[in-house]
Amino acid sequence: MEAKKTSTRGKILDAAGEIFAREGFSGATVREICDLAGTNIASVNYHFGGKVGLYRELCHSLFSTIFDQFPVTRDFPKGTSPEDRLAFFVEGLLNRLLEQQAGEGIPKKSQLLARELAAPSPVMDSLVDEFVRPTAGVLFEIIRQILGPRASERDISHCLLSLVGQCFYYGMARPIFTRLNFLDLNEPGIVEELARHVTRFSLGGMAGIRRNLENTVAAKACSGGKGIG
Amino acid sequence: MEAKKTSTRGKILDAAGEIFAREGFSGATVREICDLAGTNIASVNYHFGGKVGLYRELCHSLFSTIFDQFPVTRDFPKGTSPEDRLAFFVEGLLNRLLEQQAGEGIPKKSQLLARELAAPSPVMDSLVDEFVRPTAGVLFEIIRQILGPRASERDISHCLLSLVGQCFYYGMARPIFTRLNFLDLNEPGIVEELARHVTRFSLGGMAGIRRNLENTVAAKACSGGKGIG
DNA sequence: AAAAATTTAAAACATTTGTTTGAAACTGTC
DNA sequence: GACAGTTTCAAACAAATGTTTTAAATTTTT
Repeated sequence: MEAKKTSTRGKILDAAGEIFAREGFSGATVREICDLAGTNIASVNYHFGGKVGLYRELCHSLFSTIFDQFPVTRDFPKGTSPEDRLAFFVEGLLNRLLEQQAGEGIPKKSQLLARELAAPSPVMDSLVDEFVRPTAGVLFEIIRQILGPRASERDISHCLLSLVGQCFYYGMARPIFTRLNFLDLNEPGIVEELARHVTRFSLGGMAGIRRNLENTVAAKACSGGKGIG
Repeated sequence: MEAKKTSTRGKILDAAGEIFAREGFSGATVREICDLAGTNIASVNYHFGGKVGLYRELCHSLFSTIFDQFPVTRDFPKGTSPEDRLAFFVEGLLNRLLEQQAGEGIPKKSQLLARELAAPSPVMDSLVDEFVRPTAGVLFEIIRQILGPRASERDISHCLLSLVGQCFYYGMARPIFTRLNFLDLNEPGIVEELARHVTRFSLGGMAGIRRNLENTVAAKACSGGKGIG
């Protein structure tokens, strides 16, 4: 099921990942976690100082593990196109969010991230600072290059959110589109397929935005054009 | 703050919307809800049969209200282009998800939807059947037309999720990109702006997909297309 | 106005919750 | 092998939770 930690601490962390992902912070109980971990009820308080301490440490350990495992950038050869960097970024991000696990119906730990997103706990602030902000910065620069010099920061932000949104949705909305029979995320190779799609879709999207920028700039003298009627 | 219902039932529903959105189902307590509603603790059980009964009724009332208020399709004139239908759909969907409310830092009720998405409760099954599936069906057909006859169901699904993902992300990830100073969803007219962006971005994305389809079809003699199985 | 039904209210109930306690078991060191 | 430090364990604790109860108040019906 997991990394099969042998220490009590590790066993608790593993179990906590599963329970917190399935039940949420409030819904999870330390008894349930200790049950699954096969440890005593007092162990959580002994090793983590309490429920929130466990949750905090779990989140950090989870994030840093996943972020280390799947980078979104690397030392590209000089002159690598922003499109190629984007493709690499998307695959990394999707891997982080989908994080294939062995289990079948087992709620993935990325659901824990999804929960944090939908219902931010105090833990989130440090997570955003430590993990999300740097990642977003990388993507921001890539998109800036793709959109070209006419793009405002707002344009870049929009496109960034469009791209990240697609990736997150695959990670978060599994319960929904599983019910709708749209996609089975358990197929092998699905992450790469989705990465290709998201990259292609987003490049097309940004091409559309860029085209629009050039048009509106060209004809901006008079009317603030919508261009999309 | 709300519709200011005067009946006890209404007051409870209003308060429940606020508390459940802020605390989640497990985190919310009936005492807190009744406190805010100014009713007796027993009233939840009397009127709704219990906490889950209240939650279920709240979700249904919330969804049907919002879905009625913001349609995603209408009687278009014969021959309306799928692109125009898409633009209308996107604006409707974004309105549903962003659902501007007066309050400032007040957790929006769309957060409740976001929570359901990230952490589906038993309530979700009926919600998906009643509300989500029909909506998805509409979008599916629009996208099918835009992508053209070469698109497989899987292609359509991918694009559908790409589009819906963008919209959902705006609704769900507010806590994150607020922290990142990417976007302020409280600006007036922001929904229309985002709708324009998402529409343009997605049309560009689908154009890219379509282009790719035509290319690969042209040279598909050997490698087998996957379809949707 | 009387009676019946509905709604509200305060208190109590049985569970469950996170946490603490204090002793037992274990680990490594001299 | 004894000892100090660490870890585990069963039990208990106080607080909080959803729910029930029983009676009073209110509304509706006759």
